[in-house]
Amino acid sequence: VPYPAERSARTKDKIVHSARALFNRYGFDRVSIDQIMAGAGLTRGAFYTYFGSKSDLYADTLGCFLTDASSKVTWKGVHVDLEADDAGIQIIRAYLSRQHLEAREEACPMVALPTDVARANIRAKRAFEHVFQTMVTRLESGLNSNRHPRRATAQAIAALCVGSMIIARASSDPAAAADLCDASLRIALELGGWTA
Amino acid sequence: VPYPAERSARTKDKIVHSARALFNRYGFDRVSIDQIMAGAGLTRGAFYTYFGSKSDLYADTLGCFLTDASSKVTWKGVHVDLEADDAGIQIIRAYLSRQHLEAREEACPMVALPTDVARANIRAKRAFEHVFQTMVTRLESGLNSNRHPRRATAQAIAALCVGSMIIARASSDPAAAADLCDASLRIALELGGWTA
DNA sequence: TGTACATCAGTGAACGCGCGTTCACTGATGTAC
DNA sequence: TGTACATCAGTGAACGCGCGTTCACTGATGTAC
Repeated sequence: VPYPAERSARTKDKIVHSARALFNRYGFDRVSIDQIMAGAGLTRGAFYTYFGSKSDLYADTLGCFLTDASSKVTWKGVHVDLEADDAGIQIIRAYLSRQHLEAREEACPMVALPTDVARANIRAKRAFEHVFQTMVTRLESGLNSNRHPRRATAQAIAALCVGSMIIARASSDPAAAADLCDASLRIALELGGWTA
Repeated sequence: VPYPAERSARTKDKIVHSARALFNRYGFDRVSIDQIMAGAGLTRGAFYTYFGSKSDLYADTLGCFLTDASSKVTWKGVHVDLEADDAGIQIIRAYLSRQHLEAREEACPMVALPTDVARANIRAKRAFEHVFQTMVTRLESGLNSNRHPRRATAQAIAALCVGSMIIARASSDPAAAADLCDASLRIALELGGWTA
């Protein structure tokens, strides 16, 4: 046993994180295994020591978004404390922030990769669903409104945040993108009953 | 002049529609020019008579979604009459319908291709933005609520519809997908002031 | 009306390139004695 | 402590394949006479 087991776990982690940044920025199909491995400080061939194929890697990269953010999420200076009383407000403010809009590599995978996932294998879809359900659950527990079933409200707020961000990213006009995020934040706050 | 000008316009249209169906189903990168041209009943080489490159075609395919649907939109039996009094309700019902969820080739490009567009050229982004702004404008004029600025409400409803559909598509569980669409429809109806 | 011609939409072989994957090999490591 | 060895993470050349694009050519068409 020439190497400790923990070492290979760390290497695999480096590959997953390199892949995540590249997938987020360029999409699954436009990233090569050479690029992923170079980002992890390795070469091509070693990839198959850790993964059976390129698509096997996909689900793992989706999963690492939540694993990393145990109870703190950060996007270039925007912090979310998931234990706080106003976690719901903090989540949607961070989600719809300019920082998240511009953070290509560290963005939420639901914003960067949803259409890739829609065409991917079932493992990737399950990982994606888990991210969404986690966001919904966190929003639901912080809700301040009972006008609708709480779960439905949380689902709608999450979908609104994700949808706004996706459209803002595909927009050619930065002002229109910011405008959309602001409008969505306003409505989302109201839906959650967080209007001060 | 061996062929009438109208003939080449029809051929170009056939290529664009073939491309649209294929892009919607498989995404930009996974569709080859051979496939597109075969779908239009032609062969590879003729492509460059009509387009300078594969990416030049992209913006045109996004545009054709709106051009086709002048004042009637149909998704496998779900009709929308944009001139009707309740056009707003009709739009969001059609958008969040099971038919739209399952219509891969005829789906709204905002659902099928947003992340591709986010990485595409400016022409594609502008075409995408135009689709979104058109949807927002149509929703705004049908709004029945003045609780928030009308434009902001319309933007949020549109983003909610698009986001729900995208997430539902990437979901592994059909029941959860349908549940999300139902929840979003409920909230969207309320936001528009269309709760009967 | 019939024939020769010019046009250009469309063909399909060919090119170069980059990618996913394989595999014989290397060399750094921990272990056994 | 020092040396020989077994292990296996990592290397990088090689393979086959499919793609975007080019280009010399074809052949159906409308026109001129």
